Amino acid sequence: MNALLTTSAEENYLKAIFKIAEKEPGVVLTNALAAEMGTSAASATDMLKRLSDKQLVAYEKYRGVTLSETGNRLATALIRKHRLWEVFLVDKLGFAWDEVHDFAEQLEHIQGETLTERLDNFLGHPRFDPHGDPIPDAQGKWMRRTQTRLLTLSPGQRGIVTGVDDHSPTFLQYLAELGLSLGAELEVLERTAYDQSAKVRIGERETVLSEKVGQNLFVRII
Amino acid sequence: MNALLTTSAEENYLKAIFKIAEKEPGVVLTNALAAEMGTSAASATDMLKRLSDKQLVAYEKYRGVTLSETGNRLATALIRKHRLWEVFLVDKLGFAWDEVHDFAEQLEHIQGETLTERLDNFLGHPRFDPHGDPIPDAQGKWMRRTQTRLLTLSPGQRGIVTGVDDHSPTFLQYLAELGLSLGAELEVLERTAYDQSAKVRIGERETVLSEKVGQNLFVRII
DNA sequence: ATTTATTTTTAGACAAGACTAAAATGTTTT
DNA sequence: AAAACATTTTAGTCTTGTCTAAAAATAAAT
Ligand SMILES: [Mn+2]
Ligand SMILES: [Mn+2]
Ligand SMILES: [Mn+2]
Ligand SMILES: [Mn+2]
Repeated sequence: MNALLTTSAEENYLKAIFKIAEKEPGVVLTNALAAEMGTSAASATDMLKRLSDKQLVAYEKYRGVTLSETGNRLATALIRKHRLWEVFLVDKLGFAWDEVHDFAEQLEHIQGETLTERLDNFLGHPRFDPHGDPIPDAQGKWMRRTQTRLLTLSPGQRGIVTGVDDHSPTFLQYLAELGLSLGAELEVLERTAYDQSAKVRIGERETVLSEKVGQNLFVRII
Repeated sequence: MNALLTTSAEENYLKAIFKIAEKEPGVVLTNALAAEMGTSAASATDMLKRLSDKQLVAYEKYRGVTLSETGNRLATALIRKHRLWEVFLVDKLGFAWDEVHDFAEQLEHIQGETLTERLDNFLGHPRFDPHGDPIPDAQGKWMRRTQTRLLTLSPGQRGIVTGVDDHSPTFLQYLAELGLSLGAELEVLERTAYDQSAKVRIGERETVLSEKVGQNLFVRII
């Protein structure tokens, strides 16, 4: 169909816009974009003009930006590639879930439709990445799913770990040490009203998890 | 140890210098480098200055260039990565040997020592890529091997296909159609003095191969 | 040993992507 | 409604990597 040449930088910005709009639906502001990208607001403005020229975003000065249909398609494809590569790194190469993001950040920019689809096939068409995030299919369709923050569980309720909201290596490593990988089961035993910390049972072990952990850990209630 | 930041462009030039010097040992001239890279001589000169500043090459104006110890190490590591990824693409993703070069050209630039070594491990430490080219080990050591061009075989001699000198998709596809993949056995039945073409037997089939094919196909005599 | 031809380098331009500092616009407060 | 504050854009600069055209150096030919 059309070639649609995009640079890695453009792709990263598109993905950043997508991610911000995912959390906070609506228009994305320049400062938020610059913060997400770790660049200056001036650089973000420069890029927004470029993306607007290429019709990848709808951008109005001082008002903010949204992805165009094409921009959304590209961002989705990029996320698909990122997450498929993460699955590869964990499932096939044996990396831990806290080690793969930076590699995937590079691998997501490898060009070639057929590569992505063959990789997807090789991996058995996974629908979630190692952090529990959904992988859109080749048509860009997303899998919808009900997740609850651990924080909302009351004593007596049990859940299966389905994802994280904080992807930082330190958090991921901490969870791994606690035995809280994807699919792990846990039960809330007590909740302290004062600081929202919770005593939980993970297998045989009992631990106290802070509000911060409760906020950043997603479970499916069982 | 040391970080040694290099861009993809620098890496590609280093690899090009390595490849030219591999065929034609000695100093590499600017025009040859530009031709290999598909750029102008002016661009090659610019890059040579940059590589020289970074101590990756020994460069003397108008005289030519050679890789430094560090430059050689980087070029070798790049070739290692390129060929490991090619093995991955063929062995794991099921691509044909004529389809993988462009992908590997991108994948070779993915940064991260551990990734390369885990990939190598996942692939079972292959010593040759899908085209029969040797893969240097993690220390940069090359496997030496005796190969003969099919052209030098006399009638009655048999050989096993071990590699190609021409890596173009058209040649690789042609070989595949003939059943001449790596490891295939063939026997030279006749050779025409006039044009050096050869009648060969491949399994049950008999075919005539031109001098050009004889020149570009490597075998191990058995 | 000049002239001629080839190779290589320099000079000047350009695009992408980043920066800082200053100007402009938008939003809140008083 | 002004003033103060926050956000965003513009202006000017830098680096990388490319180009073309012109100048300089080297090599070949007469
Ligand atoms: Mn990730
Ligand atoms: Mn990226
Ligand atoms: Mn390359
Ligand atoms: Mn190869």
